[in-house]
Amino acid sequence: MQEGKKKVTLRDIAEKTGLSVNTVSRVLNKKPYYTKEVEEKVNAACKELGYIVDMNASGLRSGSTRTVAILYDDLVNPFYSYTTDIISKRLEERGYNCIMFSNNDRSPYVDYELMRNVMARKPDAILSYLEPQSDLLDFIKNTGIPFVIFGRDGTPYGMTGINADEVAAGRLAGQYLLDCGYKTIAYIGSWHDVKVCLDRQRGLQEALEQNGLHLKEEHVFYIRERELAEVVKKVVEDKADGILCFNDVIAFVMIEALLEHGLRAGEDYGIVGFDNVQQMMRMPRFLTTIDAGCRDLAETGAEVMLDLLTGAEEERPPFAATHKPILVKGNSTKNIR
Amino acid sequence: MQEGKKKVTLRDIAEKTGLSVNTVSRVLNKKPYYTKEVEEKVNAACKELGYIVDMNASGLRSGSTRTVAILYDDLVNPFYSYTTDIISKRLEERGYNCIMFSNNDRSPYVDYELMRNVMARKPDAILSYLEPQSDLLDFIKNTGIPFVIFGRDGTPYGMTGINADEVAAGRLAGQYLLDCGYKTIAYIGSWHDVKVCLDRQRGLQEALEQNGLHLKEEHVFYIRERELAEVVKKVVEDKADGILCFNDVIAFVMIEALLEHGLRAGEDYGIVGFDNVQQMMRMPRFLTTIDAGCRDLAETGAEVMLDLLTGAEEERPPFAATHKPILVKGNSTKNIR
DNA sequence: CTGAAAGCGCTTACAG
DNA sequence: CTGAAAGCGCTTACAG
Repeated sequence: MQEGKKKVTLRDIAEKTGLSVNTVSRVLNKKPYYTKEVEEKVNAACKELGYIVDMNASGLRSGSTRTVAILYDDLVNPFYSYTTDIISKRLEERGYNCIMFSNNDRSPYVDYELMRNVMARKPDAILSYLEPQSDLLDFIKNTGIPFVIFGRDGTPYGMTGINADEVAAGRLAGQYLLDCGYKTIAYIGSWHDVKVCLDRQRGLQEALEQNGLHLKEEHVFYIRERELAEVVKKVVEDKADGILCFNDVIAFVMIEALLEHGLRAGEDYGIVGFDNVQQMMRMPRFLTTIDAGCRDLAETGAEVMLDLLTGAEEERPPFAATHKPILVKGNSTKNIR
Repeated sequence: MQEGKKKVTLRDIAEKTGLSVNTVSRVLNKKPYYTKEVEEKVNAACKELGYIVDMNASGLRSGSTRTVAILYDDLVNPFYSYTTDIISKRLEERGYNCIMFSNNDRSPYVDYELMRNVMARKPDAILSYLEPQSDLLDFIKNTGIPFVIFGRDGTPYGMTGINADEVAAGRLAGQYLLDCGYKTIAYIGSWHDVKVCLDRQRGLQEALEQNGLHLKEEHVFYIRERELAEVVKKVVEDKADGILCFNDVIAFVMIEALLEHGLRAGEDYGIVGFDNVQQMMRMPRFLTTIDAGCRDLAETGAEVMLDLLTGAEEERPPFAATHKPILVKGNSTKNIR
């Protein structure tokens, strides 16, 4: 079983066993109609010669590459790496491999260049952490390849999405900041036009409005579009004391940046993130954050992908209906009433 | 450029342009010998029909899939995700995609099952975060596919390795713990037979010996092979006050576990990790750690892979010769003299 | 400079 | 239950 010198093909197995290539293929793919005897002969020959199927050839002929494309922005943020780890392992157990595609920091969207690269690999399905560029929706649908948006609402794109209730999550965080007694609330988003970023912002707004307040436009920042220094300057000047960040990593960046101004999270101001990456990394808890249940989200994602890949028609309630976001208290906020 | 209804093949382009499939292929692959006029005709037709190459077919015929296999253990640890992010983006820029393969928690090694799955995809090269099982070395070499071990020394396997000087890193950490004044030193590794884990341990031992001390066998633990509770119990009982962990994530786990016993890192004991994941995540610095320069390590890894893929014969000094590990001080240690 | 033919290693109809 | 033939979409020799 440890050859590898020359590549062993089905033909070699056929010659060795005296069967046809066809029959060998049928046995290996467990198609019906072959005798026990033939099966054993084939398996023995495969083992002896160290046969390994060529998935490229197989995929070319059969139309199924047993490959899933994962479209991502940034593996560093644990939300991505943690969920990708779970999803890719689940898929691998079932014989699918993941091919990674990034937007290489071009934009927060799936663009045509990205889709070209993806389509060249003929994946059986696509799981995207990126929202699709709106002028690409038809193209994506026309491919006929299942496209699942992970961690974001698919509804506005008419696509399957695996996502938490982001508005509720934003509301929960906002209400908590107000309950703590923070007065001037700011939101630090990522991009001004990414839906999940706006949903959390909307939740925050709703919480403020329920308390007779408003989220001021000048206190909403999109950090991927603006200089960090500029954002910090404004936050400091306006003495924003309750800061909600689109995710934990942005929260960390803000904490560091504000520290340079002598401002300490949990002392001089309260800060809340999203994702609970501390738990993923098994870190001591410091940051107050919203946990949407990323492990379950990833498991659901893997199941939905497998349903699509195998053609199973499972009835699943939307993730957001069964999983409510929870607030995880850390030391980056405190009751200042 | 937004078709996609039926797949467009080279034949369609050939028919459209009145050229042969052959010529079209030659133009697209920029092989010599075609006129400007032909080139423009082909490109126009490709754009109009929305042609996208089928890399599976291309790879089957040409023998090069423009694919790199990444063999990993655990994407959650930022050492993996951070470096994978950099490497995969660099490779993608040059037209290679990464396919992910995990050991699915079977063992810390590349085993035959894993290699079978890898070989079925016919990658042009393999980058492995996992050390190969020793009885698989011949198999791997016989594949003829470049195999690079990332983050670990390849020498004992006779393979290319991209790695820091782990012994020096362990020594640095050990000397620092002693300089702080910690008396009872413990090492929390991952697996007892993973070389990089043992190298850091050896560095620690050397530091102790240079100070006339010894690392006691009973104070060396491999956390993937033992109950956490058991490890913690022993550490608490023996009042180990200087703890070196194989990586930051293990350090975090220990900090949490010891906290349950009322012991606080930086107060009741000192703890040091490896990798500086805090910086990768842009987190406020808390843990004292050893930074081997992971960004440079990843960039070097990408360059080495590209050299192997393109057949370039670059002369590169070993990473460890030019990059010395540095100690990053946090609050998890302090001078207790 | 361009084309007709062969073939990469499989799987899919179709015959027997 | 098994086999001979065709073909997936490309690229590679080889002819012209």
